[in-house]
Amino acid sequence: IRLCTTIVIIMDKNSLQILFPDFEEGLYNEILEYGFIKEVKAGETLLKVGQTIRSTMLIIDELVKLYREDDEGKEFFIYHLDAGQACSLSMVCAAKHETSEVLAKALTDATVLAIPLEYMDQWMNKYKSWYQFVITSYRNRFEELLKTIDAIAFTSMDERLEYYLKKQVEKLGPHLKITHQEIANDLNSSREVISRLLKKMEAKNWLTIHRNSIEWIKK
Amino acid sequence: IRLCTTIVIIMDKNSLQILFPDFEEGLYNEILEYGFIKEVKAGETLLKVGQTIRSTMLIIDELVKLYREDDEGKEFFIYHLDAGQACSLSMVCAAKHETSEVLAKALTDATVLAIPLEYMDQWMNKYKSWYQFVITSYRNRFEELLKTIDAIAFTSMDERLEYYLKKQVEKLGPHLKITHQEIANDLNSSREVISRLLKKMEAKNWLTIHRNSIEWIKK
DNA sequence: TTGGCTTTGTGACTTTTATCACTGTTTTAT
DNA sequence: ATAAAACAGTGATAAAAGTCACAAAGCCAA
Repeated sequence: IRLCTTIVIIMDKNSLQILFPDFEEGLYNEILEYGFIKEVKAGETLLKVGQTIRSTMLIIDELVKLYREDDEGKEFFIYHLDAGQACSLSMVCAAKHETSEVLAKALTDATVLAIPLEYMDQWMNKYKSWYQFVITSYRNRFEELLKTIDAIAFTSMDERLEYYLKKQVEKLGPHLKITHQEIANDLNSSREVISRLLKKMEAKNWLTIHRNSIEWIKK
Repeated sequence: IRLCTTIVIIMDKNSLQILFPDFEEGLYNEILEYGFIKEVKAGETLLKVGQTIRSTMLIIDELVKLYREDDEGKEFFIYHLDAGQACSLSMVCAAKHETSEVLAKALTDATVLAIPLEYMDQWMNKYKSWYQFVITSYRNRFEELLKTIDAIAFTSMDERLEYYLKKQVEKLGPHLKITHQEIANDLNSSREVISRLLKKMEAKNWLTIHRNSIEWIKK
């Protein structure tokens, strides 16, 4: 019942309009009717590799981190999803009736809106704004992937760390609550390497290192 | 005039139907009316980084290689485009009226069909088959990008070389006409490294090395 | 406040990849 | 036919990144 209250509070047309300002009237109504809310606790997994996907996710509240996972369970951070964005990967997979190829994790307690596959398809024809939204999502994610490829194909660990930290700061502010081990996992590196590189950056006055957190100063 | 003849020969409805079997009647006609043929010589660039894109490309004949380029002009191979496929990146960029973010090169003499941006958009509403084609293109390319990320994020040079060679063999057959230097460029590595790894693979009977070519044996 | 857990720092070492320098060997052009 | 260019092989060395082992510091809970 408490959960239900939360749903009602979050999911009125106004809140939707703020997050997705370009949608049509009818689309808001259908989303409210057929979409269902999922609350995810901090650190919890939203989408597992290998999981069959039957709905697409719109991020309503908070930040989600997307990972690529290898056979041994190592996780490689790809990009963030903000509130008001959709998980394009879930669209890709859902449409092909395939299992997930990525791992999505909520950074803090998050709210997502799940749209069952059948509506997602229907709306593509019915609502121009939905069609635009999906296409734009694809395009933006495409670019993110290309940037990620740049980072790992062309640059060394120190540059990648810098790129990674900047991305985090952009989304979360200059005070990053993160351990060296977590960074190492995201970049598929090792803690010692990250610790040493951070030391060097501290020496260059790019940041200050604290226990469990990093304060970004540069620029 | 010779060129003109070629166009006529290639671009009849039948040829289109073979390459794009799911298109609608009207769509074939519009493609024939508004699309224009571009002949590209082997090794020539189809799409430059930074180039403004005003049309999307359908690959009619032969194979195209897509690269990501860094500031210093180093090229990193991403994936192949076959006949019957579209360059999704050109769609992404065209739609956003942005400059290209990738480099496309024809492997051998190739033929592409350029569709001006305005029709590409129009057809999305008008032809369901076109819409399906574009969406499917996006999805497939998305997956290719993820695989590329896997390869560079999780694996070492020897595995990446194996993955690379297998991809080439898949598209071009077991007899690869390629130099060690070219492979090194595609993988953003150096010739010596590639030469040594190839030697090891030869010792394991995965392939035989010839001048200017490699014969893939394994599996 | 004491002991245990987590996080961070650091030296020594290994592995992987890149770079340099030089040698052949094959192909191409004049 | 011969010089030049392109391609490939190889040893030596350097640089980058990962691993191991352990120490120190901060935090927390009984």
